[in-house]
Amino acid sequence: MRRDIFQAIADPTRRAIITLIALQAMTPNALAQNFQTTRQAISKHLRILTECEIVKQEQQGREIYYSLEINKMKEIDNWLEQFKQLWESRFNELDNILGTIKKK
Amino acid sequence: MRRDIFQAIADPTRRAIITLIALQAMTPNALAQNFQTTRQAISKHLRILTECEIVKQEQQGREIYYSLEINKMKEIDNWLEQFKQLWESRFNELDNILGTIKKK
DNA sequence: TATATTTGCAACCGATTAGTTTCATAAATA
DNA sequence: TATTTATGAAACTAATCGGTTGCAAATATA
Repeated sequence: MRRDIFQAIADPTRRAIITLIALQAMTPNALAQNFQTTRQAISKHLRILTECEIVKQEQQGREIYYSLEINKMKEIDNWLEQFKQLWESRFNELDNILGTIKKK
Repeated sequence: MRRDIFQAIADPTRRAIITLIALQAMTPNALAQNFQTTRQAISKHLRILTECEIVKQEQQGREIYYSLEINKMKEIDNWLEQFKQLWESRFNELDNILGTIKKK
């Protein structure tokens, strides 16, 4: 299917899942209770997140706990790096100041 | 169409467009020369990026120069903020150390 | 052992996606 | 004025997406 992390976080439900399991590992059942979809739909999202290695599983009896592979999230930050210089530059701040003056 | 920035950057061609125009404003024609698709396809991507306000246009005669709305990129960084504490924490560093030991 | 619970997977469906080809409009140029 | 150039929009297509229902496998519990 050739999925990458950018495609993974494109879906709002998957972003919500990521946020939830960032705090604590959760089972598909527990996750599904936070959404208005079927458990199977959440399961599908988890499969995609697993394929992208954003998520890791830990079996415990018949339950499977999913948790965030935090290092994977850095990849997004790495891509953003190229733009940070631009938005943190003094030129950009100057733009903002000029924009504010224009509005007045 | 209700598109957001996460959907916008999900497509690799759009990410490449964003990177290209981050350095300098470019016309659709000039942009298309960097890809193996038609100019019209690039035009469609530019429309999506415009709808998401990631891109701004400046008409110059019959040419239209597209450039990056850098502040919009911050929105991605804002979302990432919630995970930065996790990957920068000492607990995480400890995880890495333990992981390294395990491998040996 | 029989039953209930937790889960993943396959098959299907309607909507969306990224691409193409074709065409119309506007501006520059001969 | 006629032609070329730059662009966006419309119509179409194959592939993918997010969701559903139904089912099978594995584990826990009665």
